[in-house]
Amino acid sequence: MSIREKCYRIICKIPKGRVSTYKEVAESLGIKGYRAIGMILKKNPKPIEIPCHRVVKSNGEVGGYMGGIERKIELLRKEGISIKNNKIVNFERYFFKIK
DNA sequence: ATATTGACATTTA
DNA sequence: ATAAATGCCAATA
Repeated sequence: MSIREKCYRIICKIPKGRVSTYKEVAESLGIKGYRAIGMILKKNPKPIEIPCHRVVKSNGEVGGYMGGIERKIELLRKEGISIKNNKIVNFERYFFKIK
């Protein structure tokens, strides 16, 4: 299987209302290039089935989103996560440690 | 807080 | 098939 498939699998493990970081995902995949994750998610084959909006940057910033950052923020808010100036409020509280 | 450098799968030419 | 460019980043010279 490709890194890409693993990537999706990992992301799908993130429970609703929780978020994780690109770094975490990358390490869970066994790679160190967290940017590769961004590429994979950008060309996301199934943007609806894959909750890529639950993956954010390590410092709590939302990062980007292929469908528009605003969209991502809204999705996260619907899951009970507050966002302020593109940054998650109480980020550590929602952080989901993979593995 | 800004700039620079590092790291890597995927995409595009 | 090969090389160069891209990106939802992270750590720090």
